[in-house]
Formats: sequence, C-alpha cells, structure tokens
Amino acid sequence: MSKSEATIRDIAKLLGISKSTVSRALNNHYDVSQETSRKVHELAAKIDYHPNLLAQHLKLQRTNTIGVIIPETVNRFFAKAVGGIQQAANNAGYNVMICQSNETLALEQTNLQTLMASKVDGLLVSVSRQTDRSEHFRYVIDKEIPLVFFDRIIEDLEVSQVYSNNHEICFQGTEHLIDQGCKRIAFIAGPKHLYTSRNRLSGYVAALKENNLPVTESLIVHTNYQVNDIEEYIRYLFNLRQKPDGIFAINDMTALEIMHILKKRGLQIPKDVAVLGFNNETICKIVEPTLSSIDHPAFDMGVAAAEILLKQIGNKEVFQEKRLIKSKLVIRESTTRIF
Amino acid sequence: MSKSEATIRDIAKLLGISKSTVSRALNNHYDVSQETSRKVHELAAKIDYHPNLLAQHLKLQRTNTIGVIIPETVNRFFAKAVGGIQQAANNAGYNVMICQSNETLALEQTNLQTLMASKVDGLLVSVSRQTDRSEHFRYVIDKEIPLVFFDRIIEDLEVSQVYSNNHEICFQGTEHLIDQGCKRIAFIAGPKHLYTSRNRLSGYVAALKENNLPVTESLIVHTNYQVNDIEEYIRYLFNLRQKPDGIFAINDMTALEIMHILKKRGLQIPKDVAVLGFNNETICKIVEPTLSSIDHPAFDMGVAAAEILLKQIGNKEVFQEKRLIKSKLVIRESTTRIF
DNA sequence: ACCCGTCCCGGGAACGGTACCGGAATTTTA
DNA sequence: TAAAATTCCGGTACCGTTCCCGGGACGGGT
Repeated sequence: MSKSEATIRDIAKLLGISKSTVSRALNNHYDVSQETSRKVHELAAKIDYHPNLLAQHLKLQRTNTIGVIIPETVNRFFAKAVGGIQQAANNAGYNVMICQSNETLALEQTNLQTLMASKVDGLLVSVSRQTDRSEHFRYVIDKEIPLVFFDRIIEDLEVSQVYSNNHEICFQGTEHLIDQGCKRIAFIAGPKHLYTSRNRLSGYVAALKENNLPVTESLIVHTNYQVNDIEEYIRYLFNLRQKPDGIFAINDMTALEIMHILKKRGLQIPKDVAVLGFNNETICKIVEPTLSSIDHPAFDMGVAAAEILLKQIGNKEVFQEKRLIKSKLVIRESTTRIF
Repeated sequence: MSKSEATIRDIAKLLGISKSTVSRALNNHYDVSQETSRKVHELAAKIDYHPNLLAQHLKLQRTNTIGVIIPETVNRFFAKAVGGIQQAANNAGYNVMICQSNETLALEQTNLQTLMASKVDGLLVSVSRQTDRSEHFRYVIDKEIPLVFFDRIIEDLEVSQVYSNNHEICFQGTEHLIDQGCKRIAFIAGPKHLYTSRNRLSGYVAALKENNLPVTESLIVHTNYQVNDIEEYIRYLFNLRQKPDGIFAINDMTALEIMHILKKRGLQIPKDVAVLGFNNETICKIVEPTLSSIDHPAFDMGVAAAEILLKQIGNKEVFQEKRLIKSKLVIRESTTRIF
C-alpha cells in the first residue's frame, strides 16, 4: 500500500467522480463546483497524493527543469554560479539538472545528449576548455531549445549570452600594475581559444600598447588551469635575462602559488614583484600579503543567465540577449608599491 | 518538422511494421529478425531518433536518476563529493539531480519533496547544519525509496551510511598537537548537533583526557561554519588568563584566517601557537607557514555513497551498509615545533 | 411548451514508450 | 504427412496525467 503512490484515479474512485474532474479540481480550473473541489483537495491531502511529474511532463511536453553544463563544480566560480542559477530557477518554480564536462569536449557532448533526452526546457552552458567547435550546440539551436551561454561563451552562435568585461578589466588591471611602476609584466593566461582567456589576454596586450610598453612574447604563459606546472613557468620567467616585476595571473590559486614560490626564492611582494590575481576569493583577504584580484561576480552571472533563459522559455518568439556583468578591480597589498 | 521529435511510431509507419517490433528492435530484444532489426536501427539513426525518456520512465516506473541533497556546492568538500557521485552514477548509466539546502532545514525538506515528485530512484544526502529532526527522512524510508547518508549522517535512522573516522582522526590530531608540546589546545568546533562536529569534538576531548590534560570549556568554541566572527573568537581566546598554544580548527579556511589574525598580533606559528586545519585543501601547501590539516577524502566518499545506493536500487531486498572512509593526518609546518 | 445559456461533469483520446499475449508462418520432429 | 516447436510479428493494455468535446440538469425567458 505504501509502495504504489496514490493517483488521480484513486481519488476519483473514492469520491465516485471522474478523473477529469479531479484533475480540474486539483489544478483549480473552471467548471468544477466549490463543493467537489473542496472534497477533492481534502481527500488528496488525506491520502497524501502528489502528482506524478513524469506523467504530467509527458502530457504537457515540458518538464519545468533547466539543464546546466559547467566544466567543474570544484571550480569555485562555477560553484557560485550554480548557486545563482538555482536560486533564480527555484524562484520561478523550475528545477535544475547539473552536469559537469570535467573540462572535456566529449563529456560536454554527452551531457548535452542526456539533458536533451531528459527533455529539459532550456540549457545553460559554460563550455569546457577543450571546446573548439560548436556543432553540438547548433544541433540544440536547430531543435529550438532555448540556450544561454554564460562566462565561457561561444561568440559565433546566435544565442543569448551572459559575459563579463574581460578585456576591459584586464586592461584596467594591467594599467594598475603599470601605475605601480611595473615595466615588465608577465601574464599567466588560460587556454588560448577560450573566450574568457582570449579577451583577458587582449586586454593585457592593449594596456601595454596604450602605455608604450613592449609586448614581450616570452612574458606570456599559456596554462590549462592546472596548478602543477606553475613552478616550472616561474623558473622559466625568472631565468629570463630581464625578469618580470609584475605578474597578472589567471586565477587566485595560481597567484597564491606564485607568491609562495617567489617568497621561497627570496623575492619580496610587492616590492620586487607585484602580483595580481583573478576571482577575488575570500582567501585573498587572509593571505600574506593580501592579494589584489579581480572580482568576478559568479553568483550574479548565474542569476542573469537563468533569468534570460526563463524569459526565453516563456516567450516562444526567439530573441537574443547579451548581458554584461561587470568585474571589478580590488586592490590590496600585493600590488601596492606606491604610497 | 524539427520541432516535434521523431517517435517510435514514425519509424514503425515508415517501415510498415508495428511499434512493438520497433521497440523490441531498439532494445535489442529477442523475437525480432536480424533483417528488421538492422532496418530499424538504420532508420532510427537516419531520422535522428532518440527515445523520449519521460515516456520510458513513466512506463518503466524508474528514472535512472538519483537525487542528491547537499548543504552547498560552494563548500569544496561537497563539490568534490558531487564529483565522485557523478562519476560513479554515470558509469552505471545513471543521471544525477543535485539540490542545495543552503544549510537550512526548510530547503532540505522541499528539496526532498521535489526529488521524490521527480521520482528519483534513490537519494543521497548530507544534512544541513540546521537539521535536528528526521521525520522527512522517515517519510522517504516509509515509501521504500533507497536512501544513503554520507558524511553528515543521522545516526538513529536505519539506512546505509558513508562516514569517516571523525572521532579517531581528531583524537590523533589533538594528540599530535600534544606531542608537539601544546598544553592548552583550543578547539574551533562546528554546530553542536551535527554528527561530524559532535564526533570531532569528542575525539579532541578524549585525547586530552587520555593525556591527562584538563578539558577547559573556555577553549572550545562553537561556530556555525561562518567565517565572519572568527576574529572575535580569537580576541576572546587570547584575552584569557592562560592563552592557547595550539588551535585545532574545523576547516582550513578558518585555520587560515586564524593564522592571519595571529600573525597580525605578532604571534609566531608554530612557535607560539600551533595551528591545525581540516580538509587538506590545496591551499594548505602554498601558504606561509604551510598548514597541517586532516585529509578528508570527499571524492571517495561520494563514490562510495553512490555505489552503495546503486547496489540498493538494484537489489530489492533492503539492507544496510555502513562504510567507513578514513581521514588522514597531514603534518606540515604549522604544527611542527619539534625537530 | 420550447429554446437557449450556464454550470458541472464524464468519456475518451492523447503524450511516447514497454510488455504481455496470441497467432501466423516457417521449420523441425515424429 | 501431420503434429509440434520455433521464429517473428501485431494488437492492445497500460503508466498517470491533461484536455477537448459532448451532454445532462436546471433555470429563465419567450
């Protein structure tokens, strides 16, 4: 008895009415008398009836769930973004199904398949660092399933996107380092083809040019967001004839590791080398010296992405919205060389 | 045409056979000739047929998805655990639906409702820090839905659980501090009624008693995993007549903040005060001094929990499995006072 | 007395699959 | 050559909803 759930026709039978009437009553439709409606609701509560969402979704052809594909939950940026997505979705009565691509294209593709097979009403994605093609997303677009990219977007697809001012903020960050007297600024960049890292790098380059500093290829290091080979990069950088006096790192973890290595080498921060991170995690405030960073509003981006997607799911006419969520430069001790 | 998906009866019509045959062919059942099976598969591939999981699940009365309720994804422990869960689940052909309770009982309860309404095949949960009752879980158990707790478990429920040696490892950690010559060890504990923090605290107390040290109430501080009031706790601790010479903190973030505050106060670590963290995050290795910590195997716990749950979903006879995943003490500079 | 609205309600067809069961066609066995 | 077994397939019910459509009851207007 506790095995099989109560259904709408159990209520119908018990009340001696038809299941269509019960359905209408439960959905507070017209064409049902106050009296029967009350009886239905009472009985439903009594026998602990819960509608079977599977059946409902099959019939209604929508699932009230949105699918999310992110590279990794252990990446704090995405963990926070997921928080924002869930908040916005839940407020609108939607559920969220999260998949991780583990930064691989293959998993991203299969994630897409399973989410589509699950008939999600829309998709939120931030691509993996391997993703250098977009056919799988075109497929989604062809099927007219609402799709919104956030943070790591693909530009040449005609879909909505939530992005941040990567170029501008890195321009600003680099200029800040220049203002502090840095002449040779190294840039620890992300994977080359990734939207975010490409634009961040271009911001750095633009700032150098704007300030008549040479753009030195050897000072630009491309990483793949792994932490393990940082030590080697640093060794390389500080074996150059002219060593860097400032480092702009792609994320805070990398920046912290760099600071650690520099300190071991007897270098002072920010006196000998200024270090600027990215993401502005809480750790920045409680490290020695405190780490300047770029505040990258993950939660807000998640909220924005979800909002746009939900709007898109509501309206059937397709539209494209590109929303900018600005990052901000947060200056702390690690880049303060002028008092 | 691209709007409505191809169905099993489209294939049937096109091939002039019945949909039951198509269904059998697609599922590689018996009772269908090689010839027709081939034709069905070819056509399915050609018209890009994908089975509608909603319909399948409704008919089959199972969804191949497991529900997960965790306090927060931004908590790295749970982010990692989710990684393990997803890996194990995907390997077994299961999907994962993740919900966050945001550390509140209310959200935990509604999460449970939505997951059950979605007809997940089983549930994996780590309770919120507010959770001090278990009725909502009893409800799940009554419905005979497989349920496995991990890390933050509820002991008095007869369900499977994956836990770690909280008591033992904190005993060991505390004894390590004692071995390093600490006489007055403060313990920054978590919420009182939480399984993990309760047992960690008891391990600390047991170690003190075992080593004939007094258990001083004023050295035990209960936090709620928020970071903001740490400064006040430290001020309190170091205003005591006899100040602590060792601190065992509930997590690494707290430990780091404590180190930061102590350094600002001119205290040396580990000379004046030894500090021991919990979770062994990567940051421990790149901070000054490097932070000793407890390695708490999140990923493995996630894998174990998922494995047990899947086994439970497979077998219909209910059973209870309690699996221990051991934490390990990792000693670094912050607690090394004897050379 | 008839017609027409309004108010409720029930029957039944979907949604897209799966599975039981029965039966026709073909092959094997007696 | 007839009976039995095997192979393959179709019809149909069902999973639990929603919704369209038709219709009965009742009342008021002509």
